[in-house]
Amino acid sequence: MRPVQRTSVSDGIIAQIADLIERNVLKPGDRLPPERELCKRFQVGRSSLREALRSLSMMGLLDGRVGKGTFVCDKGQYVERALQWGFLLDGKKLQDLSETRMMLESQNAYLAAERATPADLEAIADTLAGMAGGLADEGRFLASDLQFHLLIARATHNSILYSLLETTRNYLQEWIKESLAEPSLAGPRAELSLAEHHQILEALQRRDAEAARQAMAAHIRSSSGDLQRTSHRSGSD
Amino acid sequence: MRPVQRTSVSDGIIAQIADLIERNVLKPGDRLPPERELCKRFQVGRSSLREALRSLSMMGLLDGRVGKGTFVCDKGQYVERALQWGFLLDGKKLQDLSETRMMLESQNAYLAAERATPADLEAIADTLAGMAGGLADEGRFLASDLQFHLLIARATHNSILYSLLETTRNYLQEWIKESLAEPSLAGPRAELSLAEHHQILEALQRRDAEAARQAMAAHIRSSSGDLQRTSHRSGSD
DNA sequence: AAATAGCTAATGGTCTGACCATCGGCAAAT
DNA sequence: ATTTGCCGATGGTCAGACCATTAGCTATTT
Repeated sequence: MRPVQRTSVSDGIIAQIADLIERNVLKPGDRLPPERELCKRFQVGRSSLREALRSLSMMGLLDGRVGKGTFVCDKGQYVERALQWGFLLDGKKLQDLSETRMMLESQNAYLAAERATPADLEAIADTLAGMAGGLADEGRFLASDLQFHLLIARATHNSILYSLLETTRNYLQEWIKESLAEPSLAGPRAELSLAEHHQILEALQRRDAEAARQAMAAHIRSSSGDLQRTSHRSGSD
Repeated sequence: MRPVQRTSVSDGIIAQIADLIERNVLKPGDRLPPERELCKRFQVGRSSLREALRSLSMMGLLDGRVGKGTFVCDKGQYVERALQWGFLLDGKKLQDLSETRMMLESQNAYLAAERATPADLEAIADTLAGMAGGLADEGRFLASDLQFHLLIARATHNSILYSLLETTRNYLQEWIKESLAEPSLAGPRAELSLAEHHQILEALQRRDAEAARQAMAAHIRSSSGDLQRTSHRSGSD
């Protein structure tokens, strides 16, 4: 004898719907039948059905909008989400996060130099104009800055590396903002940052991966240097 | 005016419980109060509470057992559960993940060479004995292999890098297992792997960060080469 | 006295029906 | 033609009930 297979109702539903999505019977953007009808089809109560739908939403497969219906999300959010949970639980340690970011950014620059398409390079170059035009406008400057780094990550054409960088950036964004908010530093810091971005872009355009990596590393080092000075406020929020 | 903040009840509960676990108020193994009491505490209906608990279970943070209660899982279990939906790892994702792992492993080796304590090095060395003793025992060999890489990550003393590597490793573990299961490759592959581990350890002991990085990169390259060869079987089951 | 069988309470799992908030469309009023 | 108000569909929430499993206690049996 062996233990009998006990499967929960919700898990059965999850498996079925996930299978439909996997086999592309349910395509991204498709709308699922209403919950009450799914109950009839699956022959289950609405609680169980909703627990299943909730789990699938949590995995990034479905998205429910009240009054409109439940829709299949774009595929691919899955792994990234799990990776995010991973260190979401470790607490945000500024030091470790900075180090991780440094590594992600420089390696992404390396890969981007090898793989960026002309369109990628053009989009990256555009952000420099945005930064230059935003030297006096903190919000615009920061947005262009962020865009620059994200576009480089995108140019690696590796969705996981992009996602990881995006997450670490989001965590650090607050500190970056605080750092630039220092009135005494804002001007020189922003101009230095812009110059460093130019160097990185040049390396990318030359397809010089090693130079891109080092330029990016230098850039992060110089900006995280400022970050360290304000990092004592880390545990506050 | 700006859009009013609309937050779902379940999401609120998820956030609260996840926060408790993150802050270690709820420790792994701890038992949560019964659902019916949580309802009273959170002032919500049982449906909403259960949807939240279900989502947290799906993330691998909680585990409900009938008649006994709901318990906080060991951290890291979340991947195993997610592994059931490994189908989302299509060819591109697998490749991206391999690349990410390569980068994490080599950079971790670099940092470990600089920071590993004598105790770290000793623990790493121990796993080599385990691998050597497990050349004929696939399970033991794989366990020691995994331990080797995780201990190096731990030796960086950067919890985020460790967590990221742990996650990617868990995702790839299935394919690594398949790769080693090839009877024609098993023997030579395992011995080669052991030799490469030795080289990495030597570099760590010499505190030669650059050598450690390169040895690790070579090791991953040689093993992921085997992975690519079996990756066409990914969509089958 | 020890072992076993049976009972009971606690607990997660499921079901049902109801009500609410939101959204989209349609008809009436302006 | 535009606005207003209503109504149905839909996801979100709630309350109560019943079921299945588990653990611990009790009484019976050996």
